[in-house]
Amino acid sequence: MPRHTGLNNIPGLVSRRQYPFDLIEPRWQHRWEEESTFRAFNPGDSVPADHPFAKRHGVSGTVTAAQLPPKYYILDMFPYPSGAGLHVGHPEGYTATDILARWRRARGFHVLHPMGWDSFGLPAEQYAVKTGQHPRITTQENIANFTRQIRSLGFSYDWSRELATTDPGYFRWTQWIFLQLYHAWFNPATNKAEPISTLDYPEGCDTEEKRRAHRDGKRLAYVSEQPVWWCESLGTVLANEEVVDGKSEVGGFDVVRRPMRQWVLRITAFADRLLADLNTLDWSDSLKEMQRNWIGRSEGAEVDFALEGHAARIRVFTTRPDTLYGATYLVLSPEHRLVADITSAAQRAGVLDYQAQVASKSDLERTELAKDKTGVFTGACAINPVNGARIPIWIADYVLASYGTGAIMAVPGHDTRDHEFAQKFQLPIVQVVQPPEGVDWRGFVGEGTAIHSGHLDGLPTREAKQTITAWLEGQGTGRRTIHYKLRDWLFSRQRYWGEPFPIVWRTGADGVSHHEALAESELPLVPPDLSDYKPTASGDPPLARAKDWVNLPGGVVRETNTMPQWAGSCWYYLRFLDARGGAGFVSREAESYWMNSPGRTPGVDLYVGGTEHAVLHLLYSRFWHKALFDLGHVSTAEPFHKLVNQGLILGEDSQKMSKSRGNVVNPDDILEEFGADAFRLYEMFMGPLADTKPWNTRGVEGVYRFLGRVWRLYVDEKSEVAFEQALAAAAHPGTELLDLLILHGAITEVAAGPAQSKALHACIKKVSEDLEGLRFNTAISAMMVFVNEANGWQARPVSVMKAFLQLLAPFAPHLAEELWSRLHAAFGERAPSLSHAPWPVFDPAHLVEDTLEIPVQVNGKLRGHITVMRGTSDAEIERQALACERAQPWLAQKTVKKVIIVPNRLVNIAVA
RNA sequence: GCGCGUGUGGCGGAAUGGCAGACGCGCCAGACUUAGGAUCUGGUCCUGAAAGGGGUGUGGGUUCAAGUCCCACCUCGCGCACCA
Repeated sequence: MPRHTGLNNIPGLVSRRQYPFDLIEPRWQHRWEEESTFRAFNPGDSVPADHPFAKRHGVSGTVTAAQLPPKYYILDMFPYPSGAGLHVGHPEGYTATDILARWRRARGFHVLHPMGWDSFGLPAEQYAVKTGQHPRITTQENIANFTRQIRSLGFSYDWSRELATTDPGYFRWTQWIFLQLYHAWFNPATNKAEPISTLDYPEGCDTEEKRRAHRDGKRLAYVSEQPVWWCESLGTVLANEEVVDGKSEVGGFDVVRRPMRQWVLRITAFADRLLADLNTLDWSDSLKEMQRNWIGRSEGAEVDFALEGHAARIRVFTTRPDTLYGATYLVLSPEHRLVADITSAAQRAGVLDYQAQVASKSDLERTELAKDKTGVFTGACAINPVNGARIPIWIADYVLASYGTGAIMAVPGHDTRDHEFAQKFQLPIVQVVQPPEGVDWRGFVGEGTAIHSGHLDGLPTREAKQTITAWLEGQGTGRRTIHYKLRDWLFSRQRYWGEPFPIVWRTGADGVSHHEALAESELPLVPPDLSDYKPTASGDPPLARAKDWVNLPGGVVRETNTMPQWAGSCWYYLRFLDARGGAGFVSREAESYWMNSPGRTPGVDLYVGGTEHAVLHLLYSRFWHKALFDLGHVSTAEPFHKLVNQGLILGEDSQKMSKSRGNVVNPDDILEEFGADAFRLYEMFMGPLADTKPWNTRGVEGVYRFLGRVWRLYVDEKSEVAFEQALAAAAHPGTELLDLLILHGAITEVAAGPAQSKALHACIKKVSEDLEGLRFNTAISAMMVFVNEANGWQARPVSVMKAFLQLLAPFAPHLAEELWSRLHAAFGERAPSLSHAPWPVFDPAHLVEDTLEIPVQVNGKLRGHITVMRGTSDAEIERQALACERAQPWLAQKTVKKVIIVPNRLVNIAVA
């Protein structure tokens, strides 16, 4: 793609810029930094008397929560600082939140708008494996580059709260939170996490070893030997959420199921609350739905089937206990532990063969070949508890070992999968639900009326479920159950560049090794430096190479796994509240002010980021937050009240941007040529924030020209020529050249005329409303309309011109600040800080028109217009409409049936 | 397959049930200019000489009035995907 570099490409010619953004933007960025313009103050902080916040709100010195204006916490999903640098997709959300942060400040809110770095992660580690360079160095370099790029966009972050998850001062508290989870258990009676000390021990726990085993089995952070996703290429295990279509989400490498000893967090204990509390959040329906799907709550019953000739019973899970009479066979997953016991001698060979077949299939194959059902008969039979029917037991891979009980009762009459299977293997299909009139019962899976079902006959599905479940409970052969798709969170990784677990392993007197937590005073536990970052030959994590670090006196060894990248991002929004505090992960006072101010939105007011975190980060964060809430460390049940996903930005070819397609747009190039304000404006002008939309550099030129028109509205043309000549002559052009520019002569202290006030107030109204609704594109269009009109004004009242800059400021803050200060200077005033200036007040009186032009329709088609005075009676409007000359051809020879008058808007004459 | 979303000029996109296409890009014409890829002005849904007619994925419906509401279908996108 040719770069639109304009005159820059032609040797000997200096680029003619629309306006000198290259001098203006650094000037204001420097000023904001120097002044700490965007610093947010915690209760207890001292507010300098000369800070614009102090002047605006009349507070200074040490402030209390009550003295501070209403809080507004607006948060971006912090980035992983990759080596590739910023992508045009990053600044989309960041620009949106910056505009809103600046707007909230103008409206008098006390805005917290921080930025930081999610800096643990695989790329820096892979680079270390290749080059031996410590990931810390790589990470520092990348952070420096990201910082430069983000700062050059002029975002109003409070940089004093900047954090990085890789900073020991930060991950000390990530480890501390892990210890809180480790030292807690979930009490089902209270439905809350509680300190492990409240745990009761069952009878028989008479030794410390038994008590420990019981305790360790109940912790929110526990160790489990279980089949996990192992990725050979990445050299680590992955969480369920990190595996997509049988491949690693990162890199797309093969993964295999392998039993390993791992740290796991008990997120499933919170499944119900994670689900229920979604209803309290202002998130998009689709996002909530994704979380609901992932949690996958399903209500049903477990039913125990007795076996013919065996003492064991087979427990199945079903959401349709009402169809129990229609269960004509059972299916176990091929991995079910009873398969070996029940298989008859005659079927043994076939069963073993099938099991081997299934085991060799990857999960991908198993799901891709889902269409064609396979399975084999075990030779065993079960007894249907409801009617004593003898039904065969099969194994088939359409039943998953990992869900429910790993076994089902098959109801081929009313389940699509069972129906397919039964047809293929000629198993009996019976009807037990009567569908609505005219619907075939075969394969009918909806709700209906029970039939051929003994005492359930005639009951609607819902009641039949209740009745049969109660009956099963009475018989002791079943019970109401809720199952979740959500699995506990696999929390350990075989990596170097992550938080080490604050855990050691000690071998007890019984020879059994057990884990123990480090004391909080031993945090942070910093990973040792290595010369080789690869896992060991025996498959141990890289940390195992640091023998001095791992081995402690008395045969005690450190845990060598590390935490996943999600750990650091689980709670960063809390650390921002008190980023430098050393007394705790967050101070109680800061937490309660920013997250739980009386009368304010609880939690983060607005959180903006990509959909890719819909189930990972957002679910994990909510889980940690709830655990911290239960344990009394935070004061709200949910972290993020309102959440908005920005849409993807595609390349100019409407394809996903990627290096291989060569359609990646680098923000640095755009900034170089058009400046930060134009870049910001364009990203917001492209379309609705949440939509996917293609990049178009021509579009940037459009908004850039708009900013040029704004500039020329305020700056004298002749002085611009002088400025440009000086600029061309200067060896090292500096900001002092800007002094050559003078204000446009048309800007004077005259009173605004009615048309001018109308233009301004229409703009104030539209921009204000659109910002409230996050409609940045239409807000910008309203400002363009204003500028197009103001261009034609002979006199430009300074009051109007000032107010417009305030509207523009959130979007194009550098240009607005520059013109704002010039405007004040030209009239001998000291400019108050634009960043803290009160938002212009909309006055509807300016929009009222004395005369109205009203369209006249005949039978809904536009035929003409009439001009009437405001307040004209309906009768008079009707008279004039009927007399409307342009409409006469459609009214002649017709009978007027009805005249509809929409006040001030329209007249429609219905004729026949 | 299920769930959610989307469909409007050459393009990005606007339109509390009330004048479809705001604003921007592109394109056309003009002005200023040695010059224009700068700037300014005007034009730009289709058809038609005009009057007019047609037009928001398709088909139906509600309404004085439908891009907008209802029903059915189609398209594309996203998510889930044998979850019992």
